[in-house]
Amino acid sequence: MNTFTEENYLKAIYHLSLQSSSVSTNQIAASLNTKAASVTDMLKKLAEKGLINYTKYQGVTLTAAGEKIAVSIIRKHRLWEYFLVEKLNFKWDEVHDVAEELEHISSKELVDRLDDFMGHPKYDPHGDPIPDSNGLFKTHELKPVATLVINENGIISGVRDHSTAFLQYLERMQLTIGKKIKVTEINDYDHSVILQVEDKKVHISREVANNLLIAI
Amino acid sequence: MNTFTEENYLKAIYHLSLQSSSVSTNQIAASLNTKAASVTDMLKKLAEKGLINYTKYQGVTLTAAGEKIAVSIIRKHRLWEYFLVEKLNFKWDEVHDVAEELEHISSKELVDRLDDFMGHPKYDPHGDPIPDSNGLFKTHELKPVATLVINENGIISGVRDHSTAFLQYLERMQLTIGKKIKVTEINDYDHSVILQVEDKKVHISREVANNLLIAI
DNA sequence: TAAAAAATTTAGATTAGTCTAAATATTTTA
DNA sequence: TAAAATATTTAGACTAATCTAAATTTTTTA
Ligand SMILES: [Mn+2]
Ligand SMILES: [Mn+2]
Ligand SMILES: [Mn+2]
Ligand SMILES: [Mn+2]
Repeated sequence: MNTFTEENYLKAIYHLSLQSSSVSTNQIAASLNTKAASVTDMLKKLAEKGLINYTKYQGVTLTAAGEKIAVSIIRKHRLWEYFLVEKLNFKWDEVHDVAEELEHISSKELVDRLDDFMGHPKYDPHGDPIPDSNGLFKTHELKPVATLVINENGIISGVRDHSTAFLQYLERMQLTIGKKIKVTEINDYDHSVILQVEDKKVHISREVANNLLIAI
Repeated sequence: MNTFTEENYLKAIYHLSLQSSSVSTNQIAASLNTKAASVTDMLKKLAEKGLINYTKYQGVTLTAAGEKIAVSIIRKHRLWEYFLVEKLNFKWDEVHDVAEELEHISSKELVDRLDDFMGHPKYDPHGDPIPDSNGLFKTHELKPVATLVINENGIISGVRDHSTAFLQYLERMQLTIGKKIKVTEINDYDHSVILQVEDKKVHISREVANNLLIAI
């Protein structure tokens, strides 16, 4: 099929495509911690295989075939993360690196049975949607807590930053997926926000409010 | 750590070491479907890393460090096979290839938690012992059904041939791990054997009797 | 709109793993 | 115990993925 490395490139291009329609060499290099020259080489190979549309100096988009592969990798990544948290009692901040390896296990039978075993979960531990066996999933509409006004409420449904540091911080503050929150105060000076979470008040910075997402 | 390929070499050397004390270049090449020249190159690298004892033309043995890695790969292989059969409802003849990939997932935390989740199984679906988290396991004593005499009985506890064809044949004959069998007849001419298995008689060839193992 | 800056590609190396063919060592056998 | 046969290693080449440095293209800016 495709190498481990090719799969990682396709996944990176897919994620970057959600931001901008066309993806640049440097964006890919940054996201994969590699050099632009290496990216150019790989882009030629992926174009050769019909997985991306590539014109020199013009950036790339995924073809339908490339997107299908990218989505299947993402399905595996998120299902494994769900498994690790729900069945093996990992914390939500501990699963990403292991899932980066598990997502490359090739058996489709395996991932489909894993999906059955867990009852077809719709979202991974970070609130990201899990594509079904046909690659279909809702791109759910989320917005940052920072966009709420006083007295607005919502349900925590995702994060924009997946770093261990951020996830651990949220865990400590009890700002986890599914929690109902209400904005009680917004600081004019630094745009920090005070939330009502269950029976407690939690004070978060503008940065945190930007990276914490609620369902619309 | 070590590459996927290095791990496969160590595992192959480990398995071959169970037969003969020292393992030859050609034996390794055959077991990994590669060429002797490639094996020589890898042996130099593994010796350099202190994982094998290698003297030109004299074959190799694992060092303690090499054996530790080999056993940890085998632990992962067998635990994943158990998981696939017991939790995901794979058949015992369908799990080996997937486990060949899963055994290279590096997280020790993952495999230890998987072990916990499944209640620390002692044997994999083919009857092979699963090393514990410290690499310890009983090398259980098994002997081929072919060594039994008339009226001797035993419990099916392992296989010498792990091929899909053989496992499917055994499944069809209901000769699966844990079944109690008794030798009722041995054919002088072709050494085929008739077994009593539960309420049925099963006729197996000498070859099958040699590859089907019972606890001593 | 021409020069400067930034982005991207090309050229040329490097490393891991593999191969074939040739050379060398070991083992078998007569 | 010296050929012959077999096993193993070496030599030299190839592919995938990576890198640095140089060349080229695109974009920005003055
Ligand atoms: Mn993740
Ligand atoms: Mn996730
Ligand atoms: Mn196996
Ligand atoms: Mn097994």
